[in-house]
Amino acid sequence: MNDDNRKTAGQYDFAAIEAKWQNYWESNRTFAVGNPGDPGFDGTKPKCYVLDMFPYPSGAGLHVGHPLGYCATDIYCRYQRMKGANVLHPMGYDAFGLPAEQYAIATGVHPSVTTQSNIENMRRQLKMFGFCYDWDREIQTCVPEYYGHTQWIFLQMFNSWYDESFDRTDEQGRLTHGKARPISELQLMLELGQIGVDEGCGLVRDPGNTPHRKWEGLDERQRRQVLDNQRLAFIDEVPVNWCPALGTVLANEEVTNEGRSERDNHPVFRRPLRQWMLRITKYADRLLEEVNALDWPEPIKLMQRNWIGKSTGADVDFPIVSGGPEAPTMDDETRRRKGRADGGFPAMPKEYTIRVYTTRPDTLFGATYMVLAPEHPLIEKITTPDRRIAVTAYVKAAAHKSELDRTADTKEKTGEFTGAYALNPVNGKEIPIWVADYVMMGYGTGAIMAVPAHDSRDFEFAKAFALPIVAVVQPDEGWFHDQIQRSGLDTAYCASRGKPDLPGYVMESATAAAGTLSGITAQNATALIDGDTSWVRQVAFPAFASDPGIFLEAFTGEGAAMNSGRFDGLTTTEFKEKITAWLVEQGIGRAAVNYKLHDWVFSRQKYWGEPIPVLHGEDGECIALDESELPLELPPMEDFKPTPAADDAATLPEPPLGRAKEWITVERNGKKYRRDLNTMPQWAGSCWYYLRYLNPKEKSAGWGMMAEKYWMPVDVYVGGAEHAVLHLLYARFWHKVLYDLGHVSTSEPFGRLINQGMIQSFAYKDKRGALVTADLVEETDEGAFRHSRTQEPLTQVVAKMSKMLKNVVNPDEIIAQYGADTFRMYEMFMGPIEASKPWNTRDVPGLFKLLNRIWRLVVDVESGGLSPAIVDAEPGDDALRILHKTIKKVGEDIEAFKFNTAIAAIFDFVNTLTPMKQRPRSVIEPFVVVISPFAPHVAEELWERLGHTESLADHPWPQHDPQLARDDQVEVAVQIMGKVKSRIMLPADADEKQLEQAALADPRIKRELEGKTVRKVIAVKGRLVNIVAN
RNA sequence: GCGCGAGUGGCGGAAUUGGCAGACGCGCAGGAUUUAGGUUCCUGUGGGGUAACCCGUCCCGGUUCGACUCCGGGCUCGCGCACCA
Repeated sequence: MNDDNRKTAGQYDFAAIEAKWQNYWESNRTFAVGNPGDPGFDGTKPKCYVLDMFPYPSGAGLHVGHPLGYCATDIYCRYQRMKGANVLHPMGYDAFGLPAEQYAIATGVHPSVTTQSNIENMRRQLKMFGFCYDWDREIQTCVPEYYGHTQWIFLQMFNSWYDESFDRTDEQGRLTHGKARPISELQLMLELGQIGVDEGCGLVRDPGNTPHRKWEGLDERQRRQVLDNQRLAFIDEVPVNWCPALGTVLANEEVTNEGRSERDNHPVFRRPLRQWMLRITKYADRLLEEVNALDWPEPIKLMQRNWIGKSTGADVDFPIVSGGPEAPTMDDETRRRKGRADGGFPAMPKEYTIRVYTTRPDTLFGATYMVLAPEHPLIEKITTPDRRIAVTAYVKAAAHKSELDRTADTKEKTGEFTGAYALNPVNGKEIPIWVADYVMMGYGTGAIMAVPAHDSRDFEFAKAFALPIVAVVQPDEGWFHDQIQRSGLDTAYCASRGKPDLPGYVMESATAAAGTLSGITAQNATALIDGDTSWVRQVAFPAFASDPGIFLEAFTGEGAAMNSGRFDGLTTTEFKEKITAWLVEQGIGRAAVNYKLHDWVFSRQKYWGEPIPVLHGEDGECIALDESELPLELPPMEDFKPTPAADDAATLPEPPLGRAKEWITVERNGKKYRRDLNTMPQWAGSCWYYLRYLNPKEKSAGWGMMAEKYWMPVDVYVGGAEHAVLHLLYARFWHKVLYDLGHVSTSEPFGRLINQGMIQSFAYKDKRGALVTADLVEETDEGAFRHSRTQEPLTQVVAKMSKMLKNVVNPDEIIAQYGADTFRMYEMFMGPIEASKPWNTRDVPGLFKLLNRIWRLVVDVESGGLSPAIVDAEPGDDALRILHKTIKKVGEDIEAFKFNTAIAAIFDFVNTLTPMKQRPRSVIEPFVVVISPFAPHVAEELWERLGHTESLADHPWPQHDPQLARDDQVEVAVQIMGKVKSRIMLPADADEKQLEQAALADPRIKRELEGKTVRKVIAVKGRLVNIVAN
């Protein structure tokens, strides 16, 4: 704290200094940077584009977590500038979003008004930190000048299709499959007959060899359907989170684990609705492949891979042979089979066929039943009359649960038998078809073949419903050991099968598989059950082969095939290959790839977002607005409420835009059209904002090619890990589309990615473990904590900052008390940037003290003039060495984003210089330059007081002399048997031999070695000597 | 349940990636300056022991001349995904 009762002329007056230099930077436009082609722009300098994830302008303003990343990039940018780079470092606001709309519904204040005042507050806060943003490039996503271009990108997608057979090789020689192309090119190829059309209005890529329909033969409507089916932005009916009370669909992350809305806890239903979709799945492979080469934290890359969730396996068709009045007979099946072998695997499953996706086609012989997801369309058709009531009730109940509800893993497996049977295509066995909610409609085909012996979910289900379990993969011996020793056997299962005598049943099962001559006895079965693994080979193996259900877990690993006819003995990999080839040959299966990633549901029934720039005709025609009609502005409205609806899944969404009557209706070429009533999700604006910064004021385009070529890709991108998947995946997807269409020159937008950790806060727990709000905690003299009312002792723990715990720290207050430079230094000194760590206001004065000490190194506090210790004399060796060490360490640490240790080095310098009577100018000046990225205001002020007139912002970073940056004498530890016994001073460049000699000559070591024989000496240059002796 | 990350003094954290554990800061203790408090400056500060020494990086085991670091097993906390066939 500044000392009020002894204010002197030369005090470190941070408030005045910070105001002065922020003013200076702003009026001199110090940090404005041009683009190639602009007057005065030096395009020969290296470029450095440093990007912060822009904030949502919330009413609460910045909290202390935001500036963590911003301080880091600010330091990095200032350093890069000093190293001679053109630095692009912009800031803006992700300004569309639900909170402003909810506030508008509650108060009637238009979202744009709230948003603008929030932005003003946030800008004020950002400016008080003294960040080196180029404020001329500030953007916000919610103004037409911005979102018009967001709409333009949407139209690019609407007017494109994905040509999967377009191969190309990039500059690095990598082959990429597939490319987005203008839909007009598809139309041309269709007209020319290079591409045909199948019955489902899909494309036929080799019309020469495949039966197909011709473009000329299609009517207007069909042609439209063919093209609409291919667009990257398209309308489809998909299951979404529909919240009738809020009148909108919700993103998965807006739905709680209880299947209710995050906001206000309304019920949410999974139901199919017609929605705008973006075809991100077409990019799944490229997004997956290209993540590998990115300079991103490995966990983030892994999260992206998991989210995409690629798996390989096979699609297999199971014919239905009984169930429902029109179910095929076995005779039909024989004919069908023949037709299949001749005609091949159809693109879409035929009637009365269940298509499944499996990653383990090698377990087909173990498929003993099938399961359909409750939403599966075949259920209605195949359920037999006697099962209908139960099945219908089950399906209905499942529809009322959210997906998350259904997937709660504590839950027992449930399901119903449909009464129908399918034929296992590999062994001709009839297997029952069940419906169960452990199968999801949203993944694969919504139907599975169940292999209970080798899939844990099927295993549980089969045990619960007494379905047969057939082993087809031989586990390794280790698995049996593990099962027997760790888990034991399933007594309950055996009892439920009428075999309460466990050893007896094990013996019986084993004998059934191994034969009567194998000598399996009740004694060795009992020994095995008791954990004696010597009986694994003789008893456990055959028992498993006969009934895997006696174990508590399914064997899901790989191994040799068994019970699989002519495939027996093959390894899993070989089996997969052979069976897939056989399935293809027979026309009943094919190799297949699946992704967890779904196409992106892109519409929201909300007001405060980008309107979707298309028009709907009465006959289902959907036409894009012309580029010249953009931006399509939001209509002015006063009431933003969704139409109130009952908590009823059957109600349809009525977006607020539906009430903007004049806006909705459009006439074009004498035909009446209706505007789209949806808006885009909040992600849209942030998918390309890094491009808008390049030419933020350009009207005719979102960005310019010259600037794009120079600045892109982003060199360093810093933000919270909460955007690890969605934002970064969506932005990469948009970027790749733009790349395919030739609008950007790189296939990836972001280079090095750094995730800042969360700033947490301390919280206090009482004996019962209940959290106590921070205002009720006091510290005792011993540094312990207690409840201020009850005096009960409390323990300090780390928790999230929350209003509830009253432990939120406001940056405005800290800056008012200590200044921005102290705040910046403190946040950077707290720990590694990626780590989450607790804010501790008690530590802040330490950094304030540091700045005061630096201040006094230069300024005489009494007079306000330069300190008399500042001299023009030659520096001594100590001063010179600490200076060059500091320059080296700080520079390296900034490049590695290790600001905490950089500041530790600054402390070291100050600790060394403080006691010196003389502080040579040639040491102090470079030091002031070195601290300037961290504490720019103080640095500029000191620099000026040292007699300079130019801002430090453009001052070159000092060079360090490698000779001076290291000590010439070093302390070397001497160990005997790994324990330090002595330390000796040696020249830093002493070699191993010299180290050894010096160590053995040391008197203390000599004494220790008396009576011992030296066996070996290990010497490490500049570090230690270890003597092995006994 | 699966995956990822972390666990080091009273607290935040450091350790050139296998080489002196605890840099730097906070806090605490002592001293100097001061009428006093504060500020500033200096000294000390992992634990035990009078000491020589011993013990210490979540726990158990291993590899190594040498392990916070590598390997095997376990515990705790945080994050992500969550019946993905």
